[in-house]
Amino acid sequence: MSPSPRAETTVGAGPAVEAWEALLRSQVALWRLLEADDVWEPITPREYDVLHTLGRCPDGRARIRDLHREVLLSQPSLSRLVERMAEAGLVAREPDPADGRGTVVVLTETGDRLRRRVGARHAESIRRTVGVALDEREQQALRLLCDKLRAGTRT
Amino acid sequence: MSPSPRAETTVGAGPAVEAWEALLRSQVALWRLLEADDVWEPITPREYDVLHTLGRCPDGRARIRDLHREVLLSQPSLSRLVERMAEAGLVAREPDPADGRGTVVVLTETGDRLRRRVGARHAESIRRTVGVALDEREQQALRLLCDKLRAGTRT
DNA sequence: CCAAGGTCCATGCGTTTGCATGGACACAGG
DNA sequence: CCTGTGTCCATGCAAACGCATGGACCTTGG
Repeated sequence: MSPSPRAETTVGAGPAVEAWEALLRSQVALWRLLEADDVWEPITPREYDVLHTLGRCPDGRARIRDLHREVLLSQPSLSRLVERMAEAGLVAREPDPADGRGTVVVLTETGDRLRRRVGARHAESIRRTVGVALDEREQQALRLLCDKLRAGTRT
Repeated sequence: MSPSPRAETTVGAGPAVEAWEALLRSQVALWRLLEADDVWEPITPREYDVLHTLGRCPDGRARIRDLHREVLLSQPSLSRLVERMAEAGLVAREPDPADGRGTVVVLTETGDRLRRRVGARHAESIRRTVGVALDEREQQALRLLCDKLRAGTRT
């Protein structure tokens, strides 16, 4: 509303803020493209995220608590998402023998096949999209910086 | 479910996929910290996103269509979010004199004050979080890479 | 061994989201 | 001018979300 003094917080916010904002906006922009790409077919991106995360766990199994750390979703929402995926046969739920409170989510054969199929298409989609914007050296630099950022914030 | 051949799609997916995955995961991790930080007080992060985006527009006004490009939200959801924010007095909605279909969203005095107040706290939160993980040179490098990535994908 | 406190998951509930759609307007080509 | 096509925003509706909470189970200290 004021004619010009809007610049204060946006211009001189410092390199940390600018870095975060660039990170956020590039992630959002890229995500929209990847999400809109026709590679998900029988599942949603969020379901694939769960499958993908499970795929990186030993034996394709993980506690809900551990999935919750990776997937951007509240614990109740994740709980119900897993429930739906179990009904669809993508995962199975079994009690944790080592901890009576825990629920272990297991990738089924069907779920693993789907993970591979969608994963391959999705990866190709990523290569197309990221590949035109950054060369291989820049991709690696970006990866290093993001990994360092994530490691440094996990205090 | 297979004992070991799970590595295929995760290991050798290529630098582009690894870069995107690192970007995604660092963004999610950081976002959780920033979202959990007690700086939002009277509004939600998504509402702040709208205020912030409006703040960077000339005269603090923008079409819903333009907001939609920046904010990660479907058009109907954004439409209703703006509606709620208008009821709360943070923005005002008026028809676009230049385009009968359009709705212009205007930052009110109240909304702009709130934007500044939350923005300052949020920026401080970002500096704390990002600052401990990356030094200033790395922050700038990250910003450049992300900007280039976003520019390159906007084809 | 027991009590107190913490962790983990599931469920009730109100809110918000996305999809599909519709109405109003803009913008060409004939 | 006017008709067809495309754009922009709002709304009905079902699905999904987050918050608050509860019950079951671990864990620690006395």
